[in-house]
Amino acid sequence: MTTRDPRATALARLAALVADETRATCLLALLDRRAWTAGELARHAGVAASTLSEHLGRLVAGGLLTEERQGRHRYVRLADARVAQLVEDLAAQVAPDRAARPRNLRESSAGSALARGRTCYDHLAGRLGIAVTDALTDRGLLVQETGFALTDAGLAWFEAAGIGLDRRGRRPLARACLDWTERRPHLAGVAGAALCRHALEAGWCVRIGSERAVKVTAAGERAMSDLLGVAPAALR
Amino acid sequence: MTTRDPRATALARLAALVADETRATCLLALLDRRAWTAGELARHAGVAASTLSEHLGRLVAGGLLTEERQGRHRYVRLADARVAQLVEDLAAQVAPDRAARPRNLRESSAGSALARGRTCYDHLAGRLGIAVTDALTDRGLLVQETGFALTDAGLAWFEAAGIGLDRRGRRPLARACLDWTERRPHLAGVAGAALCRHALEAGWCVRIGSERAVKVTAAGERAMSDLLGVAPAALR
DNA sequence: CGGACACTTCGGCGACGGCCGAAGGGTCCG
DNA sequence: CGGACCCTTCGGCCGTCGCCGAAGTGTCCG
Repeated sequence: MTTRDPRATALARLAALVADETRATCLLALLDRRAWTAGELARHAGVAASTLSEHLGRLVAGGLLTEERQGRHRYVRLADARVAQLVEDLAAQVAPDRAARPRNLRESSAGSALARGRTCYDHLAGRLGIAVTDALTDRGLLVQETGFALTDAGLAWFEAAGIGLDRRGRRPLARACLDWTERRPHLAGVAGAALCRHALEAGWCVRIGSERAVKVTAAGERAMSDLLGVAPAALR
Repeated sequence: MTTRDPRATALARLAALVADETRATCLLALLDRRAWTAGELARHAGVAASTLSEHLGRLVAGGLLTEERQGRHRYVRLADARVAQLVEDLAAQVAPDRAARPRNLRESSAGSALARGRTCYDHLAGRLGIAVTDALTDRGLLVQETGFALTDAGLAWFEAAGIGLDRRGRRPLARACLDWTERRPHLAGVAGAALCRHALEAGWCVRIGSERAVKVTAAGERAMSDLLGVAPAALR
């Protein structure tokens, strides 16, 4: 008899948190980086409030979610970018084939705003995210061929654009996140988050609806054309 | 009632494959990239052969493992580098704190060969993997500060060393893999695999025991010192 | 203060999954 | 050909987990 690898125990325990469809539904929903109330998630997942309460208890205890109680509401959100990355990675592993397939009219029109531009936890995704990532690459600010990293010119570009990059933490400056509508990597990590935050703060994009869909404004088209050479058509 | 996100179903199904301690034990063992027989895994995990047979059935059906039948043996291995990366990522997520802590004498001496150098699926890991990755970085062949990518000089270095890089597949050329003894990223991806293969073929390293531990040879010390400026002391 | 609301706890139910040993089939070897 | 070996299938057991509704706690608001 071999002694059990403690890593196996921990690995199984972590996976078990995701291995339930209701909890997986919650984790995917929480990728929008908003804080959801328990009731919202229960309605979203289609289960009773009591059921969802237990799920949240597990997810919080397992460190995947953090909670804030405000009055009679319990708000939860993904614990950190690391957890978001984990969920994204798992989702990308699992979804690699079903994308880019045209569905029926209602779904495709409902999904088109999301496909055009959205946030993926804290960075830009969808065609918008791809367009920005490609533009950075075309201009020599980002390399994708030999890995995934900002170049020196890329660092200078962020500096010149007034987008600060916090390089102290352990989080990687640039990281590839696989887009599940476009099936291609887009910029995540510190730089992806900073760019997304700047785009929203500077009015380049605005959120539409209560979803994580975002729309590029006229000012945003100008800014991205000027700073990155992104053709406005690539954003539509 | 909301219609269930099909991604949630697939996500939960994938996670469920890892969410069992016996299966997790198998997946971690298979990270050595060897093909194990069902019986070996059963003994390793400490369960009956019949039990393990069912686990293998699930893992194969789920696409995490591939099998080859030879005579009365059933050999299984991880399906591809993508699955290996998934397991590594999950394991890294779960183990980030317990490393670098000195344990009792028997464990630390038994583990020291593994900590010194080993393979992690198809690339070098342990202190050896870190030393090589750091040396590449110090010489400007690899950037880690702004992401993780080979530089042009790095591509030339591989070329000059006669280590071919297959750039056709979708697999990234360079990718960071978090080391669970060193808690630092080391080189994985196509370049990491090519380097590891070359090191073994050229006799820079030899496998020791039946484990995934590797030892640097005298010739390997010379080669790494000449080509990368790795001080031999860093490998011990 | 009372009622509406959000969430949690509890009991109970049903399903699923992991485990084993026994039995069976395929393969190798003497 | 016979026996050893490796694996798989099957039946049965048991524990865990997801689910619900009912009841309880705490909060907000009129």
